[in-house]
Amino acid sequence: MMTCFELLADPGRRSLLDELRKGEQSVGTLAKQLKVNQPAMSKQLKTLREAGLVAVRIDAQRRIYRLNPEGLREVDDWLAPYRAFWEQRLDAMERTLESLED
Amino acid sequence: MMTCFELLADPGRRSLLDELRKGEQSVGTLAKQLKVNQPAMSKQLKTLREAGLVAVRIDAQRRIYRLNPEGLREVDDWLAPYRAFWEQRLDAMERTLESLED
DNA sequence: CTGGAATATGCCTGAAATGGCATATTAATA
DNA sequence: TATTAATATGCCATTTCAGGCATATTCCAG
Repeated sequence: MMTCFELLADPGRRSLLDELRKGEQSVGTLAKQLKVNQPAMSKQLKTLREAGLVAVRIDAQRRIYRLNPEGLREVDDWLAPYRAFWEQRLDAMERTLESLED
Repeated sequence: MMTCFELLADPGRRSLLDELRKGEQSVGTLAKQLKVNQPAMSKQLKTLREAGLVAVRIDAQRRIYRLNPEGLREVDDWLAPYRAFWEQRLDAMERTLESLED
């Protein structure tokens, strides 16, 4: 199973997740929207499903996929300390501006 | 050149970035800390350098690498809408708790 | 200017992942 | 039950990448 970091490495999978943010959709709809053939779409969905980033619901022959973004928290958590770096630099900039005002 | 998303796919590179959060370090120090051989470390640093995630400073024969986390903003930005999903669920949970208090 | 330390680079190999295509599976419908 | 729609899976070819090793490069010290 791929880690969520590896999953995000592929632009196609990122687009797929972005598309699913609009709401749950069938495999066919997704394939059409993202202009990839059906088997490729099924494979992308499978990798995301195995990692728990998407979930499925069955509707007759259709599989309706929906976003399950909880798994992305791992990425967000990893990123957190770096966010502190940016804010640190922002603070530094603010201090600079303040000193200029004096 | 790799995208920042692809760069984060490799656990070794993530560890390297994490290590650099402690402060700037030479190639040799980094290799020792992360228990990888020197050529491998130089390669990892090169890929990160090409993407602008780290920067170098020359000190005699040594190359001192430091973190340049600005490039990670792209990941953070992409992640932002998903963060909204989590908060949404948090809000829902809070509403549930409030209704329980009534 | 010679030797050694620190780092980078080139080459090769093995592993893994993507894309395309054919085909299997599952479910509805006539 | 035969047919068709929707989806999944298996296989093959191609590519890409990390790892390991040898070696080139750069710089200081003596």
